[in-house]
Amino acid sequence: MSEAITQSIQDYLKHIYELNEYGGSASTNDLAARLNIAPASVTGMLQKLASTKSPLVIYKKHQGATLTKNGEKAALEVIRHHRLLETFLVNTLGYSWDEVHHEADKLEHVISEDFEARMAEALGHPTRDPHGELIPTADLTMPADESCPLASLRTDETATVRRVSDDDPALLRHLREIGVVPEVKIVVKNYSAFDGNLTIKVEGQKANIVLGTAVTSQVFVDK
Amino acid sequence: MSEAITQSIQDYLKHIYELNEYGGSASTNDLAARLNIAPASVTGMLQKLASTKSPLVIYKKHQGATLTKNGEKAALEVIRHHRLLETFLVNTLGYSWDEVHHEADKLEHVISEDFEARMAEALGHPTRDPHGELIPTADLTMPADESCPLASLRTDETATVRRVSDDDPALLRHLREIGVVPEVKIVVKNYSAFDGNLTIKVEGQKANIVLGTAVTSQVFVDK
DNA sequence: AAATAAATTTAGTCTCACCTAAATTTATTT
DNA sequence: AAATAAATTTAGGTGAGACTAAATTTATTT
Ligand SMILES: [Mn+2]
Ligand SMILES: [Mn+2]
Ligand SMILES: [Mn+2]
Ligand SMILES: [Mn+2]
Repeated sequence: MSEAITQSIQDYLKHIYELNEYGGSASTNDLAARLNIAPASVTGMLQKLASTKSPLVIYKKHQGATLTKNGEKAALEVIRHHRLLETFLVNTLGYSWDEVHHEADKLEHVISEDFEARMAEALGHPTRDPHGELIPTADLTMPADESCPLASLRTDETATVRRVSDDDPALLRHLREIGVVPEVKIVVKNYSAFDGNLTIKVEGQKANIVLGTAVTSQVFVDK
Repeated sequence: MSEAITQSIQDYLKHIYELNEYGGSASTNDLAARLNIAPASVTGMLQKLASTKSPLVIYKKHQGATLTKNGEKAALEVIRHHRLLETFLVNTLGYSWDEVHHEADKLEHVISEDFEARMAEALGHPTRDPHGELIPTADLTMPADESCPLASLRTDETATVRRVSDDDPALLRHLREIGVVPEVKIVVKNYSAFDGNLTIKVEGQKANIVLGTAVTSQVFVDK
């Protein structure tokens, strides 16, 4: 009778995983912000998750949270569900890429392993979701990602868009509009040291476009 | 800020609706059995559901529960989700008809109205699910059903299978095996007054088969 | 019409996952 | 090194939705 991994816990694990990808451990406040939960509540949950026989989380007071091997597997399971669902919604039900995140956020906790397998099969075992994000494999390994923020490019550099953040529908609609989507090639025409603005030429688009850091920090490219 | 219709409440409403279809009001014990919840807990929930400003349920002590107009709409919403999902899982993801009920029972509470609409569209607005059960319309009306239990037929009567109960996977596999599926024609060869057994000939099958009431009470036909 | 059985309700608890307010600890300035 | 600010934890609740045990009401027998 190992502790059940509730929907709530799945959300904690998923967000701890994503925060861990950036800097080291996930802080109470960052988690609280992402989960839309009071920091005090996060502390409570982290204490609980770290104090079972085989814990999902490693947590030391004032030092944030990290995942154990088990916790990471559970997180990758949820992330695989999420990204396969997004792909399925776009490919099979005709959703646009700005509509799928919210729906996937609910469904990811509810589908069976059978449903996951059938989706993967029907989609031809995709490796990336509609936003270019990598889909963990069926055995729960996260493929390596080499991409870097568009914001880190400078004048005359050339790159291929690999993925974009998927949680802001307005941003996604804008990116679609200007043609900044995965696999598209771009060239940086100018970098402004003041505001961090990048002027870029997007493959297949006539005019150059100027993007602020609010955009360029959310788009990831391979040089 | 009208009271939220939680997943729990949706399940209560769905089962009250289904029990109301048979006899009059849904008893505490019947609901408890269907929901796998202690009778005392059901009493508590019914009291709560019946005591809001615009209640979903009509409940009088010791007399079971009935749905209000609002309660019925909410129930039909869930049932529409359930049956569209079952159809979708079979038609689009290749599930067999004995596997879908459990999956749909979880998904029905989670999908959006947009998801519902896209499924209906993709499926060509079906009127029945894989078990032949009627799908409530988009404006939440339940079409009339004329079918009667196979158990009520007698020797020499002829009928068309319309629908079968969908909650017992073993029964569904057996029915598939013997060819008793929606739209198939059957003839009653013999009725045994003792045990209620029916001997029937199924269209397209070589040999006659004998069915007990455990089966014939779960299969519904049009004469 | 009692007696018994079955169904239902009441009363009192429990767990989960949140919350707010106050205290504490750590980090950043001056 | 204080002082201040920010992050985090502790303490004490809450509400939803379940449970068990006991009391009550209704239904069925004899
Ligand atoms: Mn997403
Ligand atoms: Mn995505
Ligand atoms: Mn079903
Ligand atoms: Mn069905």
